[in-house]
Amino acid sequence: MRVTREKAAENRARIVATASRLFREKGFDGVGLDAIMKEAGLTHGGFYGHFTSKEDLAAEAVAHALEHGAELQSRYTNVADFVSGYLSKRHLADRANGCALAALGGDMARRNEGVRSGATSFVRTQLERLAGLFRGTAAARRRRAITTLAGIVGALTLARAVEDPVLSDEILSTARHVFGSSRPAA
Amino acid sequence: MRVTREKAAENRARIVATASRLFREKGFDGVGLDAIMKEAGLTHGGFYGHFTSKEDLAAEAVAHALEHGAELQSRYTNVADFVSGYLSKRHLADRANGCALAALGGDMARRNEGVRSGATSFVRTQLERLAGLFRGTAAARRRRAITTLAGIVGALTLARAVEDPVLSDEILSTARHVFGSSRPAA
DNA sequence: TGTACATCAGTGAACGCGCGTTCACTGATGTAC
DNA sequence: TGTACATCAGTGAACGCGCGTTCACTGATGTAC
Repeated sequence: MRVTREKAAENRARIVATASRLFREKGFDGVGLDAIMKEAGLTHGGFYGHFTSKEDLAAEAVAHALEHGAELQSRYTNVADFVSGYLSKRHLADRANGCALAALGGDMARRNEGVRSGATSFVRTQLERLAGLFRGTAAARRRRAITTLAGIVGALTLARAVEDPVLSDEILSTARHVFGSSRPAA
Repeated sequence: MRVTREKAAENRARIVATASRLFREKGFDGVGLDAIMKEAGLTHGGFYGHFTSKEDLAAEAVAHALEHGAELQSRYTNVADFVSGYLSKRHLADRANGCALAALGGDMARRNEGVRSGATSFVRTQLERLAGLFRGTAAARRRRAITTLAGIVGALTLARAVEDPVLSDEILSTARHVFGSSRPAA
């Protein structure tokens, strides 16, 4: 069943997008190629026509998720809105379509170079963009960007790890106020 | 080869401690029972005499790691020292013996009730202890405790995910200054 | 533009390995007398 | 305190399943004439 080159490219893109979602939802080791290909509407045998290994796909999937995140962030023109969106109940619940750093952060450190270099450039981009939303000297803005990113990633991670929804909410709303405020963090 | 009841209890404790380290280092799915039992000096067949499943062990291992972390934190009498220790190069590199929230944080949200309830009570304990190190009204101290914990967990996660040691260092030292300062975060 | 053939995206079955789990067995410990 | 037996912590092999990877095959696409 050969397929149009265009169609094949679409299939490949769909595999990456699907993997990106499933990895964030269930973790790298929580989904098999079987499940990914099935969800992408293909059979798993065709996988190696597009990628050399699962790890290869992981790198592309992370890059995809991070690009999406960077694109989302670039829409915000002030910190409060960005932080509110990031620390929203919606983001808390929707791991599959949310920030890859929060969903896979701990795991990324254990992955291969492909995944990690994607994460590195994403963090860099986010920090630069975030810094642009603050006022003050370049150094001060950079500092605030770093603490804000760390703060919201950490808050979301904690809020998700905790099983008590009340505590979860408290963490999110507190972080939302503090990290989203225009008052400097230090 | 039956063994003293005392020895058996020691063995069990050693399995938990070993698993706790290996899970943090390689992730829950990154180590097999085989490797854990071997490192604990036993054969893997004996595992089910002590635990009902790998997931059961995971819950105990996380609890163990978190207790250790809480104990460590309780030694500090001021925030700056605690934050400095948490965001040290040593902690960055030594995932196996470090904070379980940073090492397994993202994964915990996907685990069973045993693991998650351990994480929940740990977060609660840490927040209460941290709050005790700040000044001001109860609400203000609570707020600072939350943002500080989120900030340092996030900073360590980012610093570990990133592959460039310079960026990694920048994140750690910035977060060390800001979250460890006695100036309120907002 | 139509025909003939080569290409190759996707299929579906199979392979092999790792890993969680089970089990019959061993021999030292614990206990009853 | 000593002996006989029951218990049971740990052993090592085996099972079975999931999953990453491979491969022969199919049939539609792309290309050469």
